[in-house]
Amino acid sequence: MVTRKEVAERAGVSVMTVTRVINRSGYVSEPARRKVLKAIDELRYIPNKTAVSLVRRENSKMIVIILPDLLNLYYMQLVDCMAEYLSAKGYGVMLRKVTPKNNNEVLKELIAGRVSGVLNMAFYPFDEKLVGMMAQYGVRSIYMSAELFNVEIDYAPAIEEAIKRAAARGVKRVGFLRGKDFLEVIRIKNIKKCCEKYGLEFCNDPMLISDYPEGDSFYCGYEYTYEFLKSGRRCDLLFCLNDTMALGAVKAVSSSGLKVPEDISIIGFDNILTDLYVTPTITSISTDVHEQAEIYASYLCGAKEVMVQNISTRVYYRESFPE
Amino acid sequence: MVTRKEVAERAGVSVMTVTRVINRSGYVSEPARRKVLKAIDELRYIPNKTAVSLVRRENSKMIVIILPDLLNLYYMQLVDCMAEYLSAKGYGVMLRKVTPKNNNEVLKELIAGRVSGVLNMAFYPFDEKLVGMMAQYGVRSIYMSAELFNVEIDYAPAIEEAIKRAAARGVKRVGFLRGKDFLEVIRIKNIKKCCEKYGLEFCNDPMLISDYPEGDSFYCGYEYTYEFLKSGRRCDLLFCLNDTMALGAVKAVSSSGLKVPEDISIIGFDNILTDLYVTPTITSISTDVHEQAEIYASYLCGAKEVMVQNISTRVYYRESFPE
DNA sequence: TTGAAAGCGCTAACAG
DNA sequence: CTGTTAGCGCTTTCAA
Repeated sequence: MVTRKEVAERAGVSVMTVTRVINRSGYVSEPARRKVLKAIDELRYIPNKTAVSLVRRENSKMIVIILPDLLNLYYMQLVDCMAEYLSAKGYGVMLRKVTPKNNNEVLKELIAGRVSGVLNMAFYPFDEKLVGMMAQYGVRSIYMSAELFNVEIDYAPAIEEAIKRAAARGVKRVGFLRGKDFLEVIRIKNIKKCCEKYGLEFCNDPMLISDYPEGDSFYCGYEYTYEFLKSGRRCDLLFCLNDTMALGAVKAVSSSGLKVPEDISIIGFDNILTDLYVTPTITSISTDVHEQAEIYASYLCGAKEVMVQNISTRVYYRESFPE
Repeated sequence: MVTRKEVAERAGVSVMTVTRVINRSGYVSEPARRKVLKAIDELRYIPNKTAVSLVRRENSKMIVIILPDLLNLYYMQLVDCMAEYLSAKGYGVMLRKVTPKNNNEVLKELIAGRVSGVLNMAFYPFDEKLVGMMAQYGVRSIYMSAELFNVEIDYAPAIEEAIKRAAARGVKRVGFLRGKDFLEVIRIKNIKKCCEKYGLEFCNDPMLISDYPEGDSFYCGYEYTYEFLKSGRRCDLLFCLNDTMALGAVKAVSSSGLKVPEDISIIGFDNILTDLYVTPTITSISTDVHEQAEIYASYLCGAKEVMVQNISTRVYYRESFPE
């Protein structure tokens, strides 16, 4: 493996001169510089960043985004935006999928690899000890687990607006198709409260509790909605935990011989692009991805020291919601 | 930052003993081991993998998958499968988005980071020099650029089967909505040849050359198909470069007052999950993702030395193709 | 069983 | 302008 030393020898200078050329630091004479450049080219030398960050006691300029699910476009849209922002600041962005099982292990691995920052978009709870370790090893982090988070997405106003509007259009019963547990408890509360406020009935049926994320979103959306309707139960407006679930729900409604939005209105969360690809297009509640990405990114690459942000959302009205 | 030395001091042993405990190598007495473990726990020590791989002259056990587009579910499905396989072998998997601009730069960065392997799923051409460097620095790689690839996906048989079947159902004119250049030239040739063989007309209209990947897939699919149809041009079967493009094409067909598959049949590539989420469901040509993932993964983590694989595909018939 | 010394590829701090 | 020395956090060797 080619190292600085070999380059130095071939160029007939010392290692430091090579370093100076590579890092554009300090003075180096033009002839020396040229010899070094030539040697680098001939030897096809690429510096070892690993060694650099070791000696500089810096973490590698790498931000890792931890995801529970690579197939959810919402995450990808966010990552996409963040990548743009972060690469401009000289950071690389990488994705890492985790499961509830290897959750903590992966985090530890990332600390061991001394990355600069971690954005945890998986909602799996993880060792508080590890969180402390992140800080200790200079790994900045944003996490969104149930107990432990430093950023909160505020769905309340958007949910209220949607429900108010639905009430004005004659909606009576509201359902929420969700997963087993997790963060959505907050959303349930919001929906329930708004239903009371606007005199709607919140249909808290156990048939609307799917086994996401074990089952995949679309399957859960389809299957649970289908069974719900088949059993003769009804609601006029169905919130779905995420948009892919909403896609499944829409398909289930039409499989049941009903129509969206005439018979049932559907609202998803996250505003993924697929919402626009299908017929009817899907109404969705979500943050502004760009704004969210910028908040995350600027924190992760060290702009601000503290951070307990509240990120706002809005409703993107589309065909799955009555005019 | 806590290091082995501190752990050693606190445990009252030498650094080597700590190392032996951590790596489970060599002998260490039970009392010593317990003291070390205790110190590690109290200090919340996490070894620096960066230093380890430096001294061991090993690359970090990390496989990086380079993608042109994070929003294409096909890649994600593949990555998902690979991650499963690779993490079982002790490798981490990460994703990295590239653009035609930072293409080479990113690759260099990955070599500089001394990762174990790179799977290049971006079709952007890149420096042959860099490919040589990969080998030089022990970075295994699979690449699929136009001139330079060591794995080829064989679409020919599947394309032929679909065209044959289409011919039997009365299809006369075949189109292929594609991007500006890239690998798809092979697919064009295949389609053209099959059209000749089965007596169909290949409609090689410039209106079917979209500006993907600059424009996004869905937009290209919708817009170009719409304009094509609006201009009065017709074809009975339209291949689309990828499934998201096909989604756009389907929507454009119905916007134009036509029906899929009665008036136009649509076939995409890649068999993404979204194909099943929409109505009509999309017919698609693709590899078996699991098989492909396993081939890639087993090569990247060093199972075989050479590799010029040919990966087969099949047609997944769905509603967008006539019964 | 344990530790001391040397060195991985690189840089910071000094001297020349 | 250039080189020497020391040392980042760790492992390998060798000796105790």
